[in-house]
Amino acid sequence: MHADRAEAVQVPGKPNLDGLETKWDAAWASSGVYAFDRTAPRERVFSIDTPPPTVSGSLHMGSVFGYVQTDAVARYQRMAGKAVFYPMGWDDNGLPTERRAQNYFGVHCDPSLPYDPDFTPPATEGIGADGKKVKRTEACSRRNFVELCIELITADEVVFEATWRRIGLSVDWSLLYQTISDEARATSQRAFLHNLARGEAYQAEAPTLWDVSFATAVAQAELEDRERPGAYHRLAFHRVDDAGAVTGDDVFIETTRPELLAACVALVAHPDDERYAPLFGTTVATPVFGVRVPVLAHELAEPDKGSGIAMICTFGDTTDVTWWRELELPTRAIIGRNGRIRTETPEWITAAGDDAVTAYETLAGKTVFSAQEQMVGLLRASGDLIGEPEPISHPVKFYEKGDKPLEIVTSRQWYFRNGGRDPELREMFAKRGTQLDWVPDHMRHRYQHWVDGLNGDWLVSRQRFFGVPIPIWYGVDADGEPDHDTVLVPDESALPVDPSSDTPPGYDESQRGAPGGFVGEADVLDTWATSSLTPQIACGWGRDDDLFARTFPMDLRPQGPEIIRTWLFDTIVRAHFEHGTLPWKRATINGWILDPDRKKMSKSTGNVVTPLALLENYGTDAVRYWSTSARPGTDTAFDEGQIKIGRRLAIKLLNASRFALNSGATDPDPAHITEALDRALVTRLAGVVATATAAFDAFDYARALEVTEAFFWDFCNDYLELVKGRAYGDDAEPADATLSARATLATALDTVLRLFAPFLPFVTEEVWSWWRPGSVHAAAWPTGEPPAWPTGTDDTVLAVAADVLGAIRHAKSDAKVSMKAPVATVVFTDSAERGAALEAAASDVVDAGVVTTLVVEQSDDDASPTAIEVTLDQTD
RNA sequence: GGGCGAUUAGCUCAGUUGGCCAGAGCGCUGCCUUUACAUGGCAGAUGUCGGGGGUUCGAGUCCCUCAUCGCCCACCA
Repeated sequence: MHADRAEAVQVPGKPNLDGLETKWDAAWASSGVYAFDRTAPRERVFSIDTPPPTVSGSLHMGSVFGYVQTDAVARYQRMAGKAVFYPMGWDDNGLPTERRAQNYFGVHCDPSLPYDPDFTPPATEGIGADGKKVKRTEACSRRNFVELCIELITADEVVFEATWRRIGLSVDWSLLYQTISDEARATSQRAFLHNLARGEAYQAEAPTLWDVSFATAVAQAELEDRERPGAYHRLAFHRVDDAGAVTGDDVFIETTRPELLAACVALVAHPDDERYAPLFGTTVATPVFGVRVPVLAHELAEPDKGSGIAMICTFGDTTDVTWWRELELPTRAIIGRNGRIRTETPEWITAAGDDAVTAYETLAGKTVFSAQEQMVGLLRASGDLIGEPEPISHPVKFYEKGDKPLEIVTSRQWYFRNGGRDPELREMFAKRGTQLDWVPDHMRHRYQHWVDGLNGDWLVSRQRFFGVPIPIWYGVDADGEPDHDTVLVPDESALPVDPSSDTPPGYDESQRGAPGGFVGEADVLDTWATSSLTPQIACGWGRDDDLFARTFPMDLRPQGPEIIRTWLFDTIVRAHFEHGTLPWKRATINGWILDPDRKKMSKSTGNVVTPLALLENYGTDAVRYWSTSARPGTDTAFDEGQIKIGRRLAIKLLNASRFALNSGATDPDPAHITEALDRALVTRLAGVVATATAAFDAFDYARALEVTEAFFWDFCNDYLELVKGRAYGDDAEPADATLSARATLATALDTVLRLFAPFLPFVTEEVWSWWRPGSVHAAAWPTGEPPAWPTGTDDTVLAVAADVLGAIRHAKSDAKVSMKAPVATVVFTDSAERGAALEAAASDVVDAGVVTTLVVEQSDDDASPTAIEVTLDQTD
């Protein structure tokens, strides 16, 4: 080994993977290899709209899977010369944090309370007057509540960041953002105000899907169906003659929600349904209450469902809403926002007579469940329940985070236009979907399908507390009533604002709620209304114009398939309104992780594998290997075996590198690569580089990994064995052949480390540090193109040499002898070309196979197959 | 009911624009302590490419159809 290089090369005696994560994470943090170059012009920037994970303190397998795949792409882009803008964000705005703060501090928010700067949360448990332990919870203002939420998550986020650093993401942690930060709230409010000014945000009094336990409105995108038991109840409605008297003829309907009978506004059947055609336009009386309702026709009524005629209530389901709107029916709501039957008797019941009032009063204040029992009792008593309820199982709409079925209530809410009520706008958003590059391409159908199925605008107001406040106030009229048509807006320079504690321009706090004064909007924005602005938040829109110009529209949005309808679509909506562009060029959609039974891993099914133990046991690189083995967008079964393979690969990399470097392979100078076998190896490597590069350019990191890995194992098994002897040359005066082997080993090692760097950042960096300057992650992606490497050869020499070596091993394996066992003769019969190729590597083959005599014969016929006869030396 | 995807060795998966005997790894079997690695190495066996049609000289690959699984959507009285 050259003395001048011996100092530069420091190979540990027995390298291992332990501790590499801690060592290199700290080194990268201090050296700033992943820092974004703010001077880079837009065309050299690659910007990534990272999904901000919900801060929970724990890490899920699915997160590791998706983020690592994106990180591999980010690392490739960086090595390929891009200034990678790769921020991380924490999604700490919203319901999960709100719930945790309530439990942790024992508080709940009352937005009507004034801010108390000295507020301290109560002890969460105390001793009550009766001497028993009680859970304490105390009300506080919204601003106090938000302060407590922020206090809680700030502590959590320190731990969370440490956890995330373990998976080796090459994010620039200095760009970390929080969706509840002042900057994010200001961005969200600014965008809202712009939407308001342009008419893209509006308020409306409308039937709204309502979660009774959270007491908040929910949007179409947050719904999910759950199969629930129910029962068909067959009810008799009574026909009424022109004079208004009950005739004795009955009409039978079937319903799963008899408790809504008091909210019935009409019956409806299909216009072509001959059974009911004579009834259209007539009036019937509801059972028990005797409320007069019309019988109407509408094509949404399905003749073969139930009895073919349905009662319309305000509101039992979304079909009722459609009928109510299209048939211009009155609103007769009986369910309050608390999910109970309204206590005051409605006027249409009062108008129906004393019996109706008496009946209603037995329902008033009951929950939906008890009201149903009571109503069934009433119907049974009046003889209007026909037969017994028939149990069924049917899908019921739920808020995805809720545990009670949704009700539909009428309320004043804020909406963003999204094409759900405007065919032209819908067409525009469909077009945006076609302009986006999708990886994999078929994911575009999911977007298209969602846009096609939109049936209303985006409901963005939420009756929650920890979120971005809707930044407006309403005027209060002379009678002290809020006038929702008088909307007061803040100055943009004042953002973020909280209307419950800040005042609108031109007013002071004494005017809050006073006649002629103002009242703050109590609602907050849906978390998606803020998350849909992650490109604007991360890129510094309205805050740092220079940064924004260098990074927006972004290059990449990586995310899961389940939030195409929410995060992806909503982000496109906001960017379209605000900037008239797509928010990014391309979206990569990752697949699911399935458990071995092919079920999606999720918390609710309890089949989650926690990644932390895997990271501990096998090392981060091993887990990353498994994650990046999965094709983009492809669901993958969790397979611990694959992680073990990753660990083996990382260890192999350590050992092969150690061997190559200890053989003197430190100078990759291509001028020394003169031997045919070596040139063949380099030629093959150039092919691998080309394939891996093309794969990465198509965002197919898995293929890049696959070809690199295949090359590396062949390299270890064949090439390394073949050149072992030659590389161990005389160090004082190395022969050209020795120099050639060493230069080739160095070239291959140098290149393989770069090729693996996006996947196995820790072990590649470790090996790189033994002999190369700087960080492998700041090194250039290999090109493998002339003039750097020798050309004019193909890899036939390597292929033939590997074939012969394989045949020799085969013979030894069959004979059950050591691979060190000597071989008397090898007779190789093949074409002239392959024969010549073997001759060129003859000494290496003879050396590696311990062969005494190697004979090369030319076959008569070029088409005849290769024949390799191996005769073992029997003397010992 | 609609849309999208999947179905290849016991298991997990590759198979790029249709082209010679269909591949990898794991697992399995046998052998080898070989001075980079026993956290190893070498070798071996294993497939009606979900079923059925069709196009083609030729189909795992293209078309039709059926089945199963998964995800998403739907106005679920």
